[in-house]
Order: sequence, then structure tokens, then C-alpha cells
Amino acid sequence: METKARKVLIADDEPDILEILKYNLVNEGYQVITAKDGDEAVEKARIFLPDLIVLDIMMPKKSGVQVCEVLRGQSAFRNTLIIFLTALNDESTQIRGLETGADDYVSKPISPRVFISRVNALFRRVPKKESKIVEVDGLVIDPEKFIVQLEGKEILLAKKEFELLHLLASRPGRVFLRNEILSQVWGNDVIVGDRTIDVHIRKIRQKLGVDCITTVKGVGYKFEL
Amino acid sequence: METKARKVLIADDEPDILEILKYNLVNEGYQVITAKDGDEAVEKARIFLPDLIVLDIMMPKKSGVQVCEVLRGQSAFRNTLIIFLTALNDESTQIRGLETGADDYVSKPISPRVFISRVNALFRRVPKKESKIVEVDGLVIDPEKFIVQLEGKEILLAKKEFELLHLLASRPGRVFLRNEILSQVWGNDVIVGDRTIDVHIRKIRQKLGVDCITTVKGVGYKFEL
DNA sequence: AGTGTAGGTTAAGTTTTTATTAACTCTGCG
DNA sequence: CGCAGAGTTAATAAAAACTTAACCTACACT
Repeated sequence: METKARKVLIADDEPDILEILKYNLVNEGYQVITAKDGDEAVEKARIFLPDLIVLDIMMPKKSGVQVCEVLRGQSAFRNTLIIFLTALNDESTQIRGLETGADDYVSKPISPRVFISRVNALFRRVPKKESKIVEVDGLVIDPEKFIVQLEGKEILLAKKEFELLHLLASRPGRVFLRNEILSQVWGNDVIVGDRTIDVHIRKIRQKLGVDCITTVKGVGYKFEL
Repeated sequence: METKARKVLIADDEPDILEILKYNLVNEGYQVITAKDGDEAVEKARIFLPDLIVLDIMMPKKSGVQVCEVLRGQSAFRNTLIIFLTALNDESTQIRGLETGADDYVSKPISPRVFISRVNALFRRVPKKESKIVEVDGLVIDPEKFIVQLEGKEILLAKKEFELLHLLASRPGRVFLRNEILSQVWGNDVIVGDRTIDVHIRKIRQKLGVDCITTVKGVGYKFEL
């Protein structure tokens, strides 16, 4: 399996809960980030763009419901799954939670196995996060259609070439270290030789026919048109 | 824009429950069908193709879990939402229910308002059932009539071939990963060999006689005329 | 200028992935 | 029971993608 693991952010002020859920989620193959209060949850959500956020309702700084409202207000989180996990079990909180845009509402205490089942059930419904179209000047990179267009002309790139270009072009101007490129495009456990990246870069330059990838000697590569 | 109301099928052997839920769902604008046992649930599901099915677990004829298994095995119900609603609250039943492919599991007794919130939350995630006939250039795909026409000529495809073509053609240009194809056409729990998709793709290409399916090596397939 | 390092180029070699074809299983049907 | 069609698997061929190695160039540093 080469698709990246889904990211789950858990926010709860009880370290035990954090620990247990994290353990179980990691076990299921999810990548887990934790936060101990509402503010931290919002902040980490922005940094990591998780696929699912599990929110305790009663937390310091910001309640789970507040966090949910803040995030749902931003387009980046419109499609993020949100689960409320809480000891508050009264009807109106639950309704309010669900109507704030949460996808599930589970009451503590909950068995980890049941929790995992619910998480899996939610993910079953949501297709993996689709990356969006990158467009810089005359260059369009559409990962969904898997095509690259330069000034209207369609250019066919191989998989790795495409991923590499997509990575670089996703942050024009920013330099990507060779290590970063390796771990993003090739994955952390694959070991390839020194020249592999160069060769792919070259092919991209060749196919695009435009010099949009700059070498930063001793550092890495960056994309600019 | 008056889109058709979503259809909900409720199966429970207690007339009271049926009545209460129906009342509340109708109130929310859903179209409701009821069934009083497992067999009736399966039958009515086939007739009405509901968007959501609410299943009591303990019912005469067939248990909710059995109904779920039967339906999930058929491609027509692969995307239908399913909620288990039951007095059985033990952990293993709940996990089993969710793993059978249910989208939610709620314990009786439940407040109708909370129930409605959960139903709404589920529907929020699922786009309205889209219309059937796909038409791109000279190609018409009508899932209702189960026919494919190319430039007026009718072409007979087998079931899997048809479903596969329909899937690809439903989003022309977009690449479908082999995984996606498998889970959409074959279902999540069916395990088939690596070459199965290829063989079907080949048959479609052969029968259509037009090169409208593009291979994106290492990624998947896409449809374009 | 000489040397060393980082990257570029090229072609060859390897691996991965898909296409093709045939055979096999399963089911419904006469 | 035997046939026919659908679906799947298996084996092999073919193609494309990827990696490597060897050599080349550029440039900083001494």
C-alpha cells in the first residue's frame, strides 16, 4: 500500500484518553496527532490538515464545539471529518454538536474497539483527500486527471515525474531538500541511489521544455516559472 | 430546484417505533417506507432503492445484520447508507454491525431529535444520488436500461463491464485508481486477482472498438473520448 | 591551474506494471 | 447432464517506468 495514511487529530485534556486512542488508532494504521486543549487543536489542525478530528467537548481554552465552529468556518476544513467524544450525554448538547457539523458523537466511556469501528465506518464513506489542481502561470497540474498542461499543450509525465513536479510546484519558490523529495515522493523506507532524483528532474525539464526547476547547489531544487 | 426527497426505509418489528421515526423523518422532508421484518426489508429495499436504510437488529425472518449482509453484497446497495437501531448494546454486536458495513449504530431508546440529527449528519456526507444516463459525445450509457450506445449502435456489455465503463465515464478525464475501481465495482470485501480489471478493460475496449479508456501506468485508468 | 564536490547526461540494465490469451469455475437453463 | 455466458485466474509477452553506473561539466576552494 503506498497511499499515505490518514491523519487523525485527537484533542482531549485527559492524557490517558489521548494515549489509549492514539495507541489504538496507530495500531490501525492511522497517523495520529494530539492536542491537549482547544487552542492547540485549532493550531495543529491548521498545520497538519488532518482527515479526521476527534474533539472532547469539555476542554480548556476552547470547547470542542467552539473548535468545531472555528474550523468548519474555514474552507480547508469543510470536508474534514469531526467526531465529538465526550462525557456530556444530554440530548441538547448532542444535537447541537451534530448540527454544528460533526459527523459523529460518541459518549465516554467508550470501548476503543467500538471507537475504531466508528472511525473506520466514517472513513469508508469519504474518499481519500483529493489533492487540488496546481496552476502557476501557463502551467496546470491536475492530479485528478493526471495531466500537465503547459500553455494549453498537454504533456505526458510518468508517475514519479508527475509526483515530483507536483511536489515542487505545490510550493513555488520554496526549496525542497533532496531528503524531503525522497521521503515525499519515494517514501521513507525506499532506498535509492544519489542520481535518481537528478535523472527524474532532467526528464521533467526535458519534457516541459521550459526551465522551471532551479537547482540550488548543495541544497535541493525549487520550482519557479 | 426541487430535488427529489431522500428515501428512507425503516425496518423494525415494533409498530410504535416505526410510527415515531416515520413521523419525525417525514417531518424533516424525507420520504419514508417501512418494513416489519427482515424479508420485507430486503424486498422493499429492492423495489424502492432507498438512500438510507434503518435496521432493527432483532427482527423476525431475518436479523438486521443479515439484511445488511444481503444488501451490501449487491452492487446496487453498495453506497446505500445503513443505520442499525437496536436495544442490543453489547460491544461485539456493535462492532460486528459497523464492520458489516453499517454507517451508524444507535441504541434504543433514542430521542427522535437525536436520531434525526444523526440521519442528517450522515446525509451531509453523501451527495445526492446522481442521475443515471451518462452521455459523452457519441456514447450513451443508460444504467436503467442497461444499454450502451455508440454512435447510435447498441453495444451489449456484461454486468461488470458495464459497471466499470459506467464508473469511468461518470467522470471523464479523471483517473480512477485500481483500488477505487475495485471498491466501487467489486466492493470492499471481495478479493480478486490483480489482472481482473485489465481483462475487463480489454473486453470493453474490444467491444466498443474505440479507444476511449486510457491507461495511466502505475496509477489507474481514465475515460476520454 | 589543480582538486574535489555536487550535479548533469546518457545509455544500459532491472523491475514493475499492463496487455493478451487461454483455461478454468460457476451458474442458470434446456 | 452438457452447454453457454460471465467472471476470474494464470501464464506469458510486451511495454513502460525506474534505477544505476559511468562519465561529463561546472564551479568553489586552495
